Amino acid sequence: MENYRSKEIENKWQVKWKETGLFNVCSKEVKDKYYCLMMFPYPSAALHVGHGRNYILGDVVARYKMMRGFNVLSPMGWDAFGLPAENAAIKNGIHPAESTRNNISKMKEQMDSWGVEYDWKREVTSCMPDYYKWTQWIFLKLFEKGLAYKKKAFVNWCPSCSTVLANEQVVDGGCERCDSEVEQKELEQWFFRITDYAEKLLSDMDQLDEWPEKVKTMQQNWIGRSSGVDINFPIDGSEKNLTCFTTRVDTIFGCTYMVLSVEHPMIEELVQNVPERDKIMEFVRKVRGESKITRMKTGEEKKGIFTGRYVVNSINGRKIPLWIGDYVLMEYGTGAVMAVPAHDQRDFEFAKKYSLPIEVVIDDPAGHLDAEKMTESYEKEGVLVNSDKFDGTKNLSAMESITDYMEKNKIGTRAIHYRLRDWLISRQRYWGAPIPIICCKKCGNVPVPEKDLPVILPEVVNFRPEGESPLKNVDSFVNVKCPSCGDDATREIDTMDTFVDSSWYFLRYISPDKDDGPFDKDDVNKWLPVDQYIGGVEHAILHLLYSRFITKVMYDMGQIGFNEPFKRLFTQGMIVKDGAKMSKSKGNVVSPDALIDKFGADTVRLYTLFIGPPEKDAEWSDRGVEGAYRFIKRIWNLIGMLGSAPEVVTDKKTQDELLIKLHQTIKKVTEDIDGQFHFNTAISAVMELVNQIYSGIEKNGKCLIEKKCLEEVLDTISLLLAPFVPHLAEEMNEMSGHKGSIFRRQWPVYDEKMLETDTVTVPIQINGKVRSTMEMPRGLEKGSIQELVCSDPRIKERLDGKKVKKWIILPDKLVNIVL
RNA sequence: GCGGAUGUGGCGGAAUUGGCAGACGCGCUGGCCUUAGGAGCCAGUGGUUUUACCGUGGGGGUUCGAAUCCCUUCAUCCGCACCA
Repeated sequence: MENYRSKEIENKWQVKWKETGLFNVCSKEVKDKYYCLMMFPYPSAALHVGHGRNYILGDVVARYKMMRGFNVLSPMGWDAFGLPAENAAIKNGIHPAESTRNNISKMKEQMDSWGVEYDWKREVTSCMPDYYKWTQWIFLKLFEKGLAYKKKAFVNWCPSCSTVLANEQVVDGGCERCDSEVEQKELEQWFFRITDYAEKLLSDMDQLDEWPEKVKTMQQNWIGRSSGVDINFPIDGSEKNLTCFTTRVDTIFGCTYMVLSVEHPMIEELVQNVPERDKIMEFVRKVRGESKITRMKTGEEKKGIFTGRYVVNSINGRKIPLWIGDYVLMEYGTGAVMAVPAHDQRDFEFAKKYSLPIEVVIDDPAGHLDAEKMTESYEKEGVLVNSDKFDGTKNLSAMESITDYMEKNKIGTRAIHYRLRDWLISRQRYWGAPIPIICCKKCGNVPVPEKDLPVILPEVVNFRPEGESPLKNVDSFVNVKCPSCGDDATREIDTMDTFVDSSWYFLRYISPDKDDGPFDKDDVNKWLPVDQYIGGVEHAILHLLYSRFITKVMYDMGQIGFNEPFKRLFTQGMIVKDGAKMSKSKGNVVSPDALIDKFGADTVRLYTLFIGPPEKDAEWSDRGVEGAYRFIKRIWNLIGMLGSAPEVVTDKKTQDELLIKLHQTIKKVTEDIDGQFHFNTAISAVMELVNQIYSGIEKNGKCLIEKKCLEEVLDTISLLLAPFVPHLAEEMNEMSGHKGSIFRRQWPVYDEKMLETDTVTVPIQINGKVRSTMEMPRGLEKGSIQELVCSDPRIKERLDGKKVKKWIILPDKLVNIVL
């Protein structure tokens, strides 16, 4: 028997899998289909073992499902547009297309070296015209439905990336990519009307019962639905109204002033004849110019200014002052809030600072509230006071009656507002899919006709960003005729957010070569939704929300027959080193290449899976890898023992026990994989089995187990480990005389009858503490058990002269004697 | 502030329908084999004042019995954050 040579074995099988097309599936064969999908990566130069975890997990699932008889689709592609390639290009002069191509081939090599296989015939690359043609097509479809629109708005601007960002891409007021402080800029930009789908995105989450709660909660919070009332406040000395949204209509009688956001569109009109006008506009301009970080600093004192105008609180006819404040958000609600200082802490602080009136309208049941003496707002429940005919009602029940009253008297209407805002998809950068719009002076924004797609991204030489898209300077790109009137026109020069590219790629895998449509409808309807989606939790909001949105739009347009793209979602944890995320700058990156070279891909895979529950973060340990290597060699040496025919002295008991263990292991491994991907415990179960084999082989080479039995056990082990260590399993499979791939064999099934021994070892407790264990026949009745236990000398001794209060007997499980 | 998660040996982690805490692996100790071992095999390995007691972040409770259930508290991590 030769030593274990990982390289030879692994190269051999990696080639074979490709030659035989193990992972290739035909879209038309949908019987027992299983769509296993990993989030497609951005092509970066070198992968580390943390990235590997994602691909290995998916590969395990795909291979396991194959052995369960499923027709498994496991594709891979590249989220290939985006900033890093472009930034690198600016730095080193290599065109993004070229560096992307290079990175893709490097990554493919790495995936191959891990033994991670895909149906490469379906590879999609989002920066290729045959792909982005259909990204542009999706844009056009949204435009047709009025779901893509251009508007001037205050948007998040990253000065370092020199582009706008979606709200989802702003983290703690900074750019998610480069951390620079995000500025507010008023620009005309393209948006997707995702807010139209807020309700569906929220309510359809009840279909997602196989998604992690955490991800669903994050999406719920992001969508942020709240229901309340839009209240109209007539402006004093004007015909117009201002509308406020509130979730606390019960406090309306305590509203003593109103505050507008500095971005509120009516400000200029309101203050035009006010003497303090210049001062007010100065304040507005100043706050508008502040960055999100400055404005969002909680704990920072709120700033405001009186407009000199008043509005009327229609419920009691009272005139209240109208203010402008830096803490009111234009994007949420109506950009105007009614202030109830007695019952809202923010309003309370603002009122104190600017000496605005405070009026109590909910009294504390624990003691009368006095507005003069309050040091903070009262936000708990209570009974309404100073609220006219609603006095004496509990505040919560008053909400309904006040709302009814308002609707009846046309003061306000029930309303639902969302935190979610429309998805800003334009980017002022080069390396993305051009937005397929032509701007005509006469016709406005004209969509590029479908037959003219794709709008090819030109090979620009200078893509250094200068505040506008680099495409601006490419005359041949910009100058076109209007498709509508034929006059001279210009192309939209912005490109699309890369999250648009990734919001539909899972559809393209089904028909990657189709050139007369984005996908084959019938096939897509048969293969989707995705049965298992695997990726990092960092996409909990962005990518997963956008993909759900695009899926719903396609569904409503009749393009597809399902309204949720991913049936089951698994978010894997990060692998950290020295307690920190692996990164070049920290110098704690663990490269798989050297490890695979030394120990082999199977070892790296096994260790990666053994490191801990895959949904949790884990600390990488090079020592641990050696342990995995040792285990593989232990198995390899067992195969050697079969060949070298050790002297066999069959011991029936040892052999029976081994077979029982074998079937218990099949059960455990199957359940661990099927359920929550507990690969770590599945592997430890096989380790236990292997240990038991070793203990059945005597040191001097004599074996207590028959060769035939050993062969059977080893064959089953190769099947059980096949998803984890596919190369070794294939080799074992071939050595034992099987023809063809092990992945075309059936997953082992356990025999229910083989799971149980005839006798059981039962712990005997006295007052809940284990004092002895006894072996007894399985299924013994309580009476006999008690008798048997009393005969145990160790127990007898302890019970001597004492009175037993109670016997707790769980047959086959446990005995507890209470004294 | 709100929401969510986690807390178990020297380390990664098992055990979650309440029922032998520490499976499995790493590390460590000892032994065998060896010219040698950073190879392999075997044995041991939670702590202590070891007939026994104590032990799952801390404190209380329910129970014959709690890592697991309840209350309370602390710590760490993640998400959202002036959302009206």
